Amino acid sequence: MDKNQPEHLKNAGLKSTVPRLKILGLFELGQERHMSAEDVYKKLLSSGDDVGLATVYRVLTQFEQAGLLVRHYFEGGKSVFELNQGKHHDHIVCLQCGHVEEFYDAAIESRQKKIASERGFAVHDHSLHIYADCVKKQCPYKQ
Amino acid sequence: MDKNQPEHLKNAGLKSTVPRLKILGLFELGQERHMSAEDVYKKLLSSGDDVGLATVYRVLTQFEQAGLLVRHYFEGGKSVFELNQGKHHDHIVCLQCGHVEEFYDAAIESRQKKIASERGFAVHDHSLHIYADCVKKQCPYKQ
DNA sequence: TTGCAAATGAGAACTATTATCATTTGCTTC
DNA sequence: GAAGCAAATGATAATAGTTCTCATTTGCAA
Repeated sequence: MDKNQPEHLKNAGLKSTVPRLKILGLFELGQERHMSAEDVYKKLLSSGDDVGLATVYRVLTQFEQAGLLVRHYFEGGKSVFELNQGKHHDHIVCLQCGHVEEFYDAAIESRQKKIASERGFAVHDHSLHIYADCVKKQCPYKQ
Repeated sequence: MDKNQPEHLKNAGLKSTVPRLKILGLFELGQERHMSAEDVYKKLLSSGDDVGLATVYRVLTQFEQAGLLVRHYFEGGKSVFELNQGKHHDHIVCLQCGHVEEFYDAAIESRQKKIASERGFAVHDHSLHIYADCVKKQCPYKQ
C-alpha cells in the first residue's frame, strides 16, 4: 500500500479514510487523468468498492479545496477533475469521442494577463477550452 | 414597434409569436447583453409579460440554433446567452458581481489555431473565460 | 477500549434544464 | 373576415447533476 497517500490527506487536514484513499488512488494510479464524479463512482462500484455517490461528490470537492485536484467545467455543465500537478494547462476536447488533451502556451497566458490588467481586472483563474475534432488521432467513437 | 424583428424570425424559419418577440426584444433593446434563461424569465415576469419558463428555454435554444443568439457556458454550470453580432469574442467574468466583459485578441486566436492543428485537431469552437475581480471598476456587489 | 468528532451512506431535496401533452395561437386558404 | 391545422405555448412531470440531512459508522487520540 502507498504510504504516500495518507500524508497528502493529512497535509490537507483530512482524515485518512477508506473512501478518500480509494478515490485518491484512482487519480494517482488509474489510467484516466480526467474523471467526473460519476466516472469515479462507477469505477469504484465496478471494482467492488462500496462508496456512496454523495461521498464521491463530497470528497472530490474537498480534494479540490485542498488543492489535491483541479476541477474543470466543460460545455453542457459537466465538470471533471484531475490531479493537481502544479502545472497549469488548458484543454482541447474532442467533440467526437470526448478525449481531452492538455496544452500550455506561454504566449496565450501572457496575453491574457495583459488583457485583464489593461481592463482593470485582477485575474484569479481562467479556462480555455478548444472544442475540436480529432483529425489524425484515432477516435474510439468514430469507426 | 420594430418591423425588423419578425424578419429575423422568419429568416430563421420561426413563426413570429408574442413570446419570441418579447424575448428577442429583451436582447435587442434591453440593457443587459448577457442573460441566462432564468434572467430572461424574471425580466419578462417583472414587466408583466406572462411567458412560461419552458417557453423561455425552448425559445433561447431555438434562437441559438438559428444563430440569433450565442450561448456561453460559465463555471458552475450556468449558461448565458447574448445577441450574435457576428464578431467572435471571449469573456472576462467578475467573480464578485458576475459582470461580464468582452474582449478579442487576435494573437490568442491565432495561437489557438496553431496549437490545435499541430496536434491534429480541427477546431470547431473554443471558449476562453478569464475569472477575475474588478479592480478599478465599480462592482455593485461589493460595497 | 472507550469516547467523540469527523466521515459516511441512503435517500430527500435542490437547481437547471428538457419532455409531455392538452390548449391556444399564427398563418393560409377560402 | 372565418375555418382549419400545424406550430407554439404553458403547466407540470421528468431528468441529470449535485448538494443537503441525518442516523449510523469510523478513525484516531486519550
